[in-house]
Amino acid sequence: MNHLSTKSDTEMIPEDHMDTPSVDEGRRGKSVSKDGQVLKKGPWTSAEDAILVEYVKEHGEGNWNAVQKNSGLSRCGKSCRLRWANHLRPNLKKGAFTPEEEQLIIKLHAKMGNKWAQMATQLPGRTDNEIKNFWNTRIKRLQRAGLPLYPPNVCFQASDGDQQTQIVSSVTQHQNDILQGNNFDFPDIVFENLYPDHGDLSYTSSFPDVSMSSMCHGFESQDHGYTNMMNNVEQLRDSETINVGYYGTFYSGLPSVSRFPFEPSGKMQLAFGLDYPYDPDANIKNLATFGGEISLSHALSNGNISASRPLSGAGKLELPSLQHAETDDSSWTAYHSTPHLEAIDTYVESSPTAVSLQSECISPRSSGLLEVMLHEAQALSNSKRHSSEKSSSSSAITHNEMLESSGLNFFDIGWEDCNDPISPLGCSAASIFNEFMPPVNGSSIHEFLPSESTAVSAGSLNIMAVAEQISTPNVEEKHVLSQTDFPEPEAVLGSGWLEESSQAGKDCFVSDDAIATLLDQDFCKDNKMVPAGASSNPLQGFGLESYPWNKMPDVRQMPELP
DNA sequence: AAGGCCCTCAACCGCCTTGTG
DNA sequence: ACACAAGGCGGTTGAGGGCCT
Repeated sequence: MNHLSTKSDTEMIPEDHMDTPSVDEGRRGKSVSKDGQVLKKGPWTSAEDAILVEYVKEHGEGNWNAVQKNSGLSRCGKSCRLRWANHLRPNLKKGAFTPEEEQLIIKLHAKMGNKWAQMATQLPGRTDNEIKNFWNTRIKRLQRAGLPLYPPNVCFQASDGDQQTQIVSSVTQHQNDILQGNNFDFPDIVFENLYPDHGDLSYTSSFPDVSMSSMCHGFESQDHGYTNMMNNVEQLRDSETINVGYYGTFYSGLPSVSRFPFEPSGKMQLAFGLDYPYDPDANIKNLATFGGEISLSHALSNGNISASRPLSGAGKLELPSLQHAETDDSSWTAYHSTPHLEAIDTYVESSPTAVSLQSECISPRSSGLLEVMLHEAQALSNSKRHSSEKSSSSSAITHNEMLESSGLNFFDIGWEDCNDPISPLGCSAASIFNEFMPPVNGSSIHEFLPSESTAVSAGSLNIMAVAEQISTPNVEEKHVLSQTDFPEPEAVLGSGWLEESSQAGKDCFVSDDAIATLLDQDFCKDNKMVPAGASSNPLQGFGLESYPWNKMPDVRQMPELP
C-alpha cells in the first residue's frame, strides 16, 4: 500500500519527506529495512495513522515489525510502536498538563528521576514522551527564570532509582523538629558541610581539601558547565549581592539553597559537589587525583554543572531527580540572591586540618540557624559519644565514627560501614562527588575515595524529607531550639535552608503529604534494612563494586549487607 | 515587515533488557 | 551459553510556530 497516495498525505508531507531525502537523511529521510523496503521517516500522515490503527485493532499491540510487513506501512517497527504509544492508542490525554498532573510529575521526578516511563504509569493517558518534554521544558523555563526546579520545601533523599538523589517533599516544621530532636541521628555530613554565612568556617575542615578554583579548573578543562557557574560566582562576588555561603551546606540543612539560581536540587547538588565533605584524608587535595570514569549521577547531573555531559565524557548524564538542567550564565546572574562568596573563598582557602567536627570549632556566631544547628548537633554528638556503646573499628576518628558514636545516625543503618558515597545516600553523594570530579579512567569512585576514614556517611546524602507541611518562614527559628520527636528521618534539610527558601516555597509549591509520606516511608524503611555490620569495603557492603556510577541500582535493590 | 530567537512537540537514535530458539 | 530479534527507555534532534526586536 502506498500511504503517500492519498490527498491528505500529499498535503501533509513535505515534499522533501516524500520524494527526496531530507538534509538529514537519517532523521527525516528514509531508511531501508532489512528486506530492502524503503522505510519512511519523519512525521506521520493521517493515512499512516489509519493504517496503524487498523492494524492494531486487528492484531493487537506488539510484534511491531510485523506491521510493516503485513500492512504495507513503510515504517519500522519502532516507529510504529512509538506512534501508537504516543499518539494513537486509546485513552490518551491530549493537551496541556493540568496543575495536578504537573505537581505529580514534579513529585514523581523527585522520587524517580528521569524515569519517564515509570512516571507515565502514574499519569493515566500521558506518555513518557510528553512527560519528558514537559520536564525538559520546565527545566529550561525555571532555570531561565532563576527559579528552583523543585519546591524549596522539597527534601532530598537517596533515590529509589539508580543513583539518583531524591527530592522528596516537604519540609518544615517537622524538619525543624528533626533537626532539633535528639532522637534522630544526623548524618555527620550534615554538620561537616555546614558553611557559615559569614566568616568563620571552623567546621569546614571536613571539606575536601579541594579548592573551588581547583574544581573550577577541572571543569573548565572539561569544558564543563561548571565553568559558567564559577564565572558567575565571580560576577556575584563583584556584585556583592551574595547573602550566604551555601556551598557545603547541603547536609547541614541547606539553608539557602533556594538562593541558587537553579532548582533546589541543583542547589543541593551544587552544595554537595562543592562541599562534599569527603576528604578527611587530606591526600585528596586535588581533584585531579580523583579519577575514574565517573558518570554524573542522576543526582548531580543537574547541578549547576552541566547536566548534559559527563565530566569524563564517557558517561551519560542522567538528569537527576534532583537534577536541574545545566546552569547558564543567565541563571546565575538572574538570580537575585546568591551564595556568599566570602564563604566560598573561605572554604576554598580553609585548611583541611583547621576543621574538626568538634563542636568547639563551630561558631554559632557566624551565621545563624545553620550554625546554631551545627553547634547543637555537635554538642549532642559529643554528649552521646560518651554513652555510645558502639565502638569504632578504626582507631582514627572518622566521620562514621563520629556519626556512630554520636548517635546522630539518622537511620541507624550502619552507614559507618559504608564509608563511601554509595549508600542510599551514598549514591547521591557519589554522584555529587562525581559531579565535581575530573574524569579519570575507568575507576569508580571508591577507588579514589579516602578509605575508611572518609566514611562520611554516604547515608548523609540520604537526605530525606519528612516534613508534612510548609512552615512559615519563621517557623524554623521558632523551633530550631526545641526538640521534637521525629521518626527517623533519613536526612533533613536544614532549617536554615527552609528558612531561606520559605518564601519561595510559599510562592511555588505546597508539599504533598502523601507523596512525602510515601517517599519517606519506603525510603527510610528500605534503608533501615541495612545492617550495621562492618565492611571493609563499603562498596562491597552494598554489592556495588560492579556498578558504574551512572548505573547504580536502586538503593532498594542494592544487595543488603551480609 | 523581516529576521532572529525561543518554545513546544513529534520523532528518531542508540543503548539496554528481555524473550526465544 | 550464545545469538538474535523485539521491545522499552531515555536522550537528542529538528520542524514549525509564536514572540520579540
